[in-house]
Amino acid sequence: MNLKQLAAHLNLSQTTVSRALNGYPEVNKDTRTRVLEAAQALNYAPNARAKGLATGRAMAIGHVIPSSKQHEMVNPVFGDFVAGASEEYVKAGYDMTLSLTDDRDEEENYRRLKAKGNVDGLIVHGPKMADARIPFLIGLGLPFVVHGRASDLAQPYSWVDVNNTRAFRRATEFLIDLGHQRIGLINGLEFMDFAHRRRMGYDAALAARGLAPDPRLMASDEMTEPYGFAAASRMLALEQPPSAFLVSSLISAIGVRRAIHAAGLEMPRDVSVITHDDDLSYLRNGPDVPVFTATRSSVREAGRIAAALLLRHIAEPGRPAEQHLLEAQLILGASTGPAPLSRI
Amino acid sequence: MNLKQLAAHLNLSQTTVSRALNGYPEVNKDTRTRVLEAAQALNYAPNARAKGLATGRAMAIGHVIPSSKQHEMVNPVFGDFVAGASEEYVKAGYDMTLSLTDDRDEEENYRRLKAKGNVDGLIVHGPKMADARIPFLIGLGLPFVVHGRASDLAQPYSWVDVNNTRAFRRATEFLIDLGHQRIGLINGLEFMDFAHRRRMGYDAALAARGLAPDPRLMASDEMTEPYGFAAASRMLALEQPPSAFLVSSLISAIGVRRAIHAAGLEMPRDVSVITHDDDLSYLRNGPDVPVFTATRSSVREAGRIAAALLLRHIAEPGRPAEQHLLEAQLILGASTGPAPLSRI
DNA sequence: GAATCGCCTCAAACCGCTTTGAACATGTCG
DNA sequence: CGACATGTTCAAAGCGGTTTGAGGCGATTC
Repeated sequence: MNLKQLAAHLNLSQTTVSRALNGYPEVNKDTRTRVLEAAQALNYAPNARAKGLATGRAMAIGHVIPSSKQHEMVNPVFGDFVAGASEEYVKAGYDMTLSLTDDRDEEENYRRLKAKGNVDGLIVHGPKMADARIPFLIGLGLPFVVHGRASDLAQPYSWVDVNNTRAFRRATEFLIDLGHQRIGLINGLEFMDFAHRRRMGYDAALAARGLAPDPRLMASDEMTEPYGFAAASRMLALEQPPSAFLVSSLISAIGVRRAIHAAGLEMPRDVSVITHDDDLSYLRNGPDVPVFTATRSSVREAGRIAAALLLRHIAEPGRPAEQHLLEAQLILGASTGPAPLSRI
Repeated sequence: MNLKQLAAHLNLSQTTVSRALNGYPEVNKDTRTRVLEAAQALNYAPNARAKGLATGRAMAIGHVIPSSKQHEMVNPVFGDFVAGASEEYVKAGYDMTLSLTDDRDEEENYRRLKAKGNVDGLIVHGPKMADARIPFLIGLGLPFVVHGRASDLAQPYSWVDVNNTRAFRRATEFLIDLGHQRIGLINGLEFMDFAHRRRMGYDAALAARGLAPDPRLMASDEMTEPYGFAAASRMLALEQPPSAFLVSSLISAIGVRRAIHAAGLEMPRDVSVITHDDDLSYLRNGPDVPVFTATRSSVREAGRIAAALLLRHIAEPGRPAEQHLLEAQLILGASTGPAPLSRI
């Protein structure tokens, strides 16, 4: 069923039917209801490609997810982010397309995406510290919003991010307040912007309280469970082991907990743990009393906000870049307690 | 840059340029290289909408993910599946579009997807036991492949699934061989087909070995960490607690482990655990010696296979429905051991 | 030298929609 | 009664590609 057939069926011109369906004023009320009813009954829906071709709008947003061969991990955060974004897209009648792309041919990829014309805008995931994609995208002229941000960039661009520095600074200070002096940082890959910022927060807190940073208490890698286990195990085996850990992901924190148990220690009696918690739907950090004390920020909410921002920019092309900084909540769970005297 | 401009730039007709780019034989070799080079240099890429309109093919696959309001969890398996599928799509030049859909208006949704014409086929996720979507989709005439399958359906359709029944039967028998008599099943939602089948495997093993099923040792819910913890805690508090658990997801198994520790027990000394392991990139079950003994099947691989199947069906419309049953490997990890005499 | 054959290339139609500019009733007013 | 709004509908021209059927041209054959 296409417009032509529908028009023929109704003994109307395509023009009139099109106008009736798209809410233009110059259509008789009766005609319009007649058209709408027929469309419903014959379940007609305009061909998106043809419509896009005629209007110049794709009514679709692209999500670009980096996934290189070395770091082929799909960020577990992704599903929830996309679910949040999708809520906004559905409301606005937009579709969502996905491209996993290798870092190497990434620019080529974006250019293609634009030339092919099947998206009106992009959400960029996983920004690195000085991410070359961003100036490139500004030049490309396709509206985009970054989930996260890149540190060293002069030009303005739109992003939605968590205040990672502040969150980790607060968490570190909280541990120090509890008497912890040696705090292990089990971070993500520190060329990723979010991990870099968390590191800065951690560093700042130590410096503010006059504690010397110890490289042996810092780890940085892809945030898997085994990584959390390995890094924590290594640190716990030090001559002066940490009495607390700050972890960048709940999944790694689970590995850290495993390491603590494996070392014959108890959490929080012997070792405290604070983790970042993206509030993922399948990884709830305890429904009532959280298992882990955590810096929590809903990634689903971030998805909603990023999508709304992008849609607004597409609707109003002149609009200046906008930023949205989410504050993580420091929520108290069962994994933190005073530093044990024996381990200070 | 569009075809017209490119053709003008080259002093050729659109036809010739189009043919040169699409590899038709009736183009002079020199002409063709000249065209290809110019296209490269001016980075021309054909407008996907126009191309789709002209050819009738969208060159895109839709993934439909159910996400109702009550069960608003995004399956954590999703990211890896999509990553696997994407590998195939990229090779074949296909794009991927996502729609999260509420169960209620699902049929309407599929119909729309077809009418709008921006996908050539669908991957259906999360099938329930007797999933009404499948007969509906057969009627709709849009090629599709199901990730998983629906139990009670006469008509043939294409799917890719793990042999869930067999995997859980083997796992249960393995536990029985180790001397376990009371085995807790911590399953997913049993109206989901995969969970139903796992349950059947578990039941079958008990029956085969003459063990009586005990409803108090069976739980079914969405597979979160807290659920694993709660269900295992409850069972461990029984008068006759289980000495082993069979868990449907690694995430829930982590909750089970937490429950075991919370009860003051040791794994595997006091309680054994076998879990299903989707081999997710961010949740590796131990790189060398697996933490958990597990029924493992890569969901990423399943994504690859499902995508390849679907693409083949799109390329050869007459092709009969195809099925692909993956066998899960039973891999031995550190979470299983003989049943403790004290607890039999 | 004309006819035939391949090989290339072209103009034009078409895919399904939107949108412009014009046409056609109908009613109102001078 | 003609001029002029007003409200409603239409034919046709794009949007950017693919594809059909026809035509141009040099080489080969008779």
